[in-house]
Amino acid sequence: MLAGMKSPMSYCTDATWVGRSDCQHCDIRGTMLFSELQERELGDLLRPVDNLRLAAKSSLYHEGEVGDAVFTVRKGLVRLVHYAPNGTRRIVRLLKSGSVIGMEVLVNTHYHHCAEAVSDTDLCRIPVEVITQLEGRNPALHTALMRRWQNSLDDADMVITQLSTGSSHARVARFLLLVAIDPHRTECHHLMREDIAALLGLTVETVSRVFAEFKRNGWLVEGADCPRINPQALERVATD
Amino acid sequence: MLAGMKSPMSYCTDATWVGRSDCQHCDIRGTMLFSELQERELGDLLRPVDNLRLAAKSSLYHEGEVGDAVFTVRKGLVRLVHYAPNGTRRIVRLLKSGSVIGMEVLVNTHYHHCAEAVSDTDLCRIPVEVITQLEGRNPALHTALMRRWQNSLDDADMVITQLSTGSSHARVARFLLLVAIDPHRTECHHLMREDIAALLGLTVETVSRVFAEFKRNGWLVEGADCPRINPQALERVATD
DNA sequence: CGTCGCGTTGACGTAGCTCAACCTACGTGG
DNA sequence: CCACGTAGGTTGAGCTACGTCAACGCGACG
Repeated sequence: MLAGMKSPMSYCTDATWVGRSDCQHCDIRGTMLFSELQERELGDLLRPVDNLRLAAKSSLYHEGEVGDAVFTVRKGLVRLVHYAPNGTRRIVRLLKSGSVIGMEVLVNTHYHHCAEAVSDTDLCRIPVEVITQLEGRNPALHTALMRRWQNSLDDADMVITQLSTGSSHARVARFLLLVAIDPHRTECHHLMREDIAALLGLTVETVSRVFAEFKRNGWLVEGADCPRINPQALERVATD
Repeated sequence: MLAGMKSPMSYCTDATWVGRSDCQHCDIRGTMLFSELQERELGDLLRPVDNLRLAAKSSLYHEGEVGDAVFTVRKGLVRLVHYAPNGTRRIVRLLKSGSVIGMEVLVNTHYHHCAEAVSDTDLCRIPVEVITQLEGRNPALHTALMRRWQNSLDDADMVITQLSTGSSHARVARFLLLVAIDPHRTECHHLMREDIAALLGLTVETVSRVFAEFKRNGWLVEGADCPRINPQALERVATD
């Protein structure tokens, strides 16, 4: 970023370092991990928090890799992937902006999945030691951490109950409703068919066919930017 | 239990109260939530921890119910169930002895699933206030709580990657290996076909047929006590 | 221009669902 | 004691939703 300021990116292959984080003026401060903390506490300890950019399809870390940092998604979309020995690829869950990734290293030594960017993604890299230090003096962080863990758990349960259950039509409909961006659920994130299939436990062809059908019915329009949906219609399909 | 000692079980319908917990001498103390705490800290604050017994098929709490306690499984097996509006029943995960149930009330007000006993189960009921009080003065509990949360998350991920993916044969094989009791994975918990189906996202008939086939192959014996399996053979089936 | 990545569509096979009959073990009430 | 109902499991026959394989389309890019 600045001349003479060396990027400390030895720890991460694909991401590019774009500076130190200014957590106090983060544009999504209200939803971030440290949102409960006071201004001055932030200023003191968040110096070693890096700001990263991860290009679509590049990976942040791999399953089984040793790690000493958690990440928060500032912008974009990240997928957690599990590759089975037989080659099966299953997306475990998607992380939207505000989500925390890799919390397992707070408890374990290694990451449990492969984290890959679906779209171009901005992240904060928070070293584990920053969290453990802050944790010692600030009880509010415990609550924040617990909340994040519960969020991940809720996401996982959603994948089980909504995205791995029922007909292909129901799953795709639920998927589209879940990856909605705005509160009215009219525009959604864009994912490749292959990713959708890996998330829903279906094949690319089946997903493609269901998408085609939804489009024929006018429930879905795939423009240049992002897919737009009719949430009411899809809600009906989702419940059967 | 003792005459004149009234059971404080107004909060729970199906479980029966069987006394206060003696956490210091708990037979599974090493694996329990408070295993990191010192003896004297336990003695002080764990008075309001109840010891419960839950008969097979009765439920501990329901989805959406407001709650103010988490539970740990001492003996037996508990299922977390999600009932979809259309009647679909999906088991989200199974809790073996040592697991913590209902941690969402540490962060939220209500439970996120229905918790039901698969077999006769012994539980400890730990009020949320006990945890929040202990948390204030004992940092070791944070670690313990995080570890439990991560355990739940790992369990959830297991359901996604192992039990909701692949052929019916692979799923059933992986299921049998996962519900093994002993380290050699030769004997497993017993579940009704209906529960297995709800956990694997299959139908009772399919599960029954796969079981029959495994038995014909000699990979599985269902005795009076608990099913016994050939882990090597099932491992082979599990990976495809 | 050819290649590559991604998506679509068709033809066909099959794994798993559905519906139905039936069986055994077990409990309950006359 | 038997008669009956019920809960859980098994098995078969047929259907269909989804997977598989293959061809093709189309834009991006070198």
